[in-house]
Amino acid sequence: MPQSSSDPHGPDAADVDAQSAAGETGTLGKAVALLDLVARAENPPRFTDLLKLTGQPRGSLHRQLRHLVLEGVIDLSPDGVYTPGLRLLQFASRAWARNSFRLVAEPHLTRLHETTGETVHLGVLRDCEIVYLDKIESRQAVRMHSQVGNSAPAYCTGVGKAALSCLDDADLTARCARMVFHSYTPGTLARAGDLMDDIANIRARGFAFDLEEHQPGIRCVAAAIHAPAAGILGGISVTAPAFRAGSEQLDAWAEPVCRAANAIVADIAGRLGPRR
Amino acid sequence: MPQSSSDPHGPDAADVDAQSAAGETGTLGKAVALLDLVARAENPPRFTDLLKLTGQPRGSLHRQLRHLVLEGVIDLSPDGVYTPGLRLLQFASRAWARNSFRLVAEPHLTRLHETTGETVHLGVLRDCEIVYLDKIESRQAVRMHSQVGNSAPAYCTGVGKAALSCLDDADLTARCARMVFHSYTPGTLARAGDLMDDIANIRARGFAFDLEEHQPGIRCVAAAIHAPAAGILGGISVTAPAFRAGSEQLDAWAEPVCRAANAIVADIAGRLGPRR
DNA sequence: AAACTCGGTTCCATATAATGGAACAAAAGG
DNA sequence: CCTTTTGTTCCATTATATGGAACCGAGTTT
Repeated sequence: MPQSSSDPHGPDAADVDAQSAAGETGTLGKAVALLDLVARAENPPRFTDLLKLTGQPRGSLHRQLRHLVLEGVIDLSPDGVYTPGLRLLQFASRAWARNSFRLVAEPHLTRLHETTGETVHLGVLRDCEIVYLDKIESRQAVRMHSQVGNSAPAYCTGVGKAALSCLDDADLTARCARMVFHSYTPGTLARAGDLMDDIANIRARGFAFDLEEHQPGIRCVAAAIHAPAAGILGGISVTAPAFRAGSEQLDAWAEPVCRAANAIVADIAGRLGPRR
Repeated sequence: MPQSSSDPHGPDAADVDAQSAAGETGTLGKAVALLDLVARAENPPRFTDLLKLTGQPRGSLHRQLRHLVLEGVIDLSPDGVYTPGLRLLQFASRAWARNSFRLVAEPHLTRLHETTGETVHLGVLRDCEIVYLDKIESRQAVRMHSQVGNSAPAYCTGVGKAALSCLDDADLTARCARMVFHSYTPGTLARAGDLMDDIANIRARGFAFDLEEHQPGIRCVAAAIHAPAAGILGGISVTAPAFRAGSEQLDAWAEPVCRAANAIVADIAGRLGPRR
């Protein structure tokens, strides 16, 4: 369900707005803001581009970049363009491998994949977008590495909406206010009001749909995974092309999806008690 | 060929030594050193653990961690343990998707995989270890996401040794001095002298072997990819279980591997000229 | 050629942000 | 209840980041 990073689906790259907390994080904040800028840029920026984008004085920017490059977090090509560095891959690789949420969810995802025969996703909510932590797909003819770590707006994905539905209203409205809506498809819920309505339904029935709201021809059923005591809020989904995912079929999948989600929550609770 | 992150093959987690440049990167340097510590830790550390590991005063450490957590680069579980944050996954996902080296190499990897029918790796050298950028495998029954971004010591992998062989002697010996050797298997070249000898051979014949030097039962042929003008030094390899990779077979694979490597270098050169 | 721009790098006095010791708070445990 | 361990907050001191300006090299223009 996450878009393959190659296909352009919007006017430009600004998929989701820069989400740097901007709360006082001092020097570090500027550094990661810079990294974020470099990582989000459609085509690798050079010094002057960043100069314009950040609006910082030359000296400061130059030193910051130099430090980031020295740390291997950003790479500087000999032709003067900045690209995200390899060190990030190493960090992320470890982060992924050790992520306990993913680890406990894994067997359940496999089982869910076996019972439904369709693609299964695991995602977590991060502010207003969901980050995909895992994916199980049968015929993985196409490359799929790219999917893990990919993020998509919460308001137009099944797991995103399912996760949002767990928030209390104050938090929910606060996040909605921070969202920048974009109509990826005709079905996208592109207004906060529509989203809130859908979330009311999701709360009522206990699971969420994505009816071609992010990618045309792609539908899914999703259930939230909420374990506040463990600081986990995310979800899982079963995704399929529309012709294979009629409303009856989606309804049929809802039950195993919810069952898997509940099982994962239970497992998390089980591993939280005897922690250490 | 890269170890699946779960299996313990050494006494402990300290696979490769912390490689923070430690050259003056000021505040940022400490931040990523901290991140590195958190990412490398076998089991998620808590505040006091990090206090001991870093030796920093409580106040400073606490503030640094708070900043990192605020930026989403480190997560703080409600039970007080620090884990690498999701933001890293997002960064890495973008880094991977946009990496131009990987993009130009991709078709060649696919072709090489088709001609040999075995697993193909793409890696780049980063100081003394190689980071895997891509992998093409036929029957990917087991999970493989984890492989991308994984790193392994350069001295005991095919692509690692191939890449090392491109360095001039001064640089090479400097890096050797920085390596911490560890005998993963009986075949591991665990002394700098042995490594240098092998590298001499690699230089002579133009490609490298890994004869079960990192993982028992796994062999590979590798060729370097060196494009100094583009700042790229890495390699590709064909990997197979030992019973399928006799010395004749490895020799036979060497030619297509080298051809693919050369083709990639040519492609890189092609895209470097008309840059912008 | 000299004069000009443009992209990038270096320098240095100043102000700001990180430092770290110590006090404070809150659990664990004896 | 008192002690120990673990985590958080405060604040004067100091080191560090800042940013304006000068500098450099390479292309362009006159």
